[in-house]
Amino acid sequence: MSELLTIGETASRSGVAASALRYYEERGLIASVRAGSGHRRFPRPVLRRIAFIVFAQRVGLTLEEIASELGKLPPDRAPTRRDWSRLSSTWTARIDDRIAELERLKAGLTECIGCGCLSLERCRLANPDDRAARLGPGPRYWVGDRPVSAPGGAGTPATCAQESAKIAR
Amino acid sequence: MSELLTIGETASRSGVAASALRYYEERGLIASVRAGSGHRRFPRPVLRRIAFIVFAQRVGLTLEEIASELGKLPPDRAPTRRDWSRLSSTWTARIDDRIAELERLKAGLTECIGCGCLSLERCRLANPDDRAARLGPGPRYWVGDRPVSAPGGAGTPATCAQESAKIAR
DNA sequence: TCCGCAACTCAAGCTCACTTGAACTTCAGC
DNA sequence: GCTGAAGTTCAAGTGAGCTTGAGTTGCGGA
Repeated sequence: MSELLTIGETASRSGVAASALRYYEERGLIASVRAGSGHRRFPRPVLRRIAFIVFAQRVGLTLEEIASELGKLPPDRAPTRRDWSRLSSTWTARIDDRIAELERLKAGLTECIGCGCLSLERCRLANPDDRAARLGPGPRYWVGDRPVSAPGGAGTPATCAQESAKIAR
Repeated sequence: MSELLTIGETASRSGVAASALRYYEERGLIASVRAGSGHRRFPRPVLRRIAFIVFAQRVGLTLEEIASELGKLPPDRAPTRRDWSRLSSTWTARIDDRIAELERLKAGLTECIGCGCLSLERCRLANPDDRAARLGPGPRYWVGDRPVSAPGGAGTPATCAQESAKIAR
């Protein structure tokens, strides 16, 4: 196995389709050198970069965000483990936010839907925010929101009784 | 406030844009009666239906899935609280799956990325499945995966040392 | 030399969940 | 009666993250 991989080798080793790799290169996420024929040759360390991309996507980052993260890696030398782990260190809070919303949704299954309240206006469970609430067209990704402080509520959802009264009015 | 709401009233009460409501109606998620003029009139109970839709979207269901869920409601009478809660009762497992993946990803931040292993082929952390791995083009949503049983691994990710050796080969 | 696979570029297509725009009608208030 | 806001339909656009197809060239083995 040589130092340089063809796009096919890179694809099969990373599990990412060749077309996706070309797309990543076009977006500046990865780089290749070209053989005389014009064919791409990926240096082996690109595999770790691809792995990072896939991982970051699962965490919920967009390719744009991932590109900016990758831009923080040292350009002059091969990234160390420390470099990689520094990149991902900020994600923990993000993941925790997601988990927190999922827990809220789960609680809402019994509390809000179960009781029939289901208010959209104040019940935090269904209060889009973050990327899900971004303006413009396009699909709304499932994402976590952050607690909205409501007057008198201090972040606590209104009671189901209150909400039922409101929505039924 | 009358029994029937205009699309504008429905939109402002639900927080969902009028264009989205038309789209939902087109998809069969909600229904309206028409005034003589051709204007939509939504019966008040549609608000609860819309709330359910928004909630279910946050949980991660597609509109198609939501439509099929709504199809389970009794057609002959107004749904009770019990009807609503029965619909959502299956979601708990789904949410739990998500939470579980997030926890795995979080652990991977220190274990896999931290140590530099980052294998795509066997490390479960970055093993797309479910909706994220659906065939065809289109955006890949962030979703949870399920443990993949690997030979000899029985669902346990290979060690970082093994993976490092593999990816570097 | 020939075959067949792999790679190349570039444009277009695809999904999802909507939004936007055009061209027109209806309703409410003065 | 007039005006402006709100409603209608239908077609086309949007954004993310790719894939697919067309048409061409390169590489490796028999």
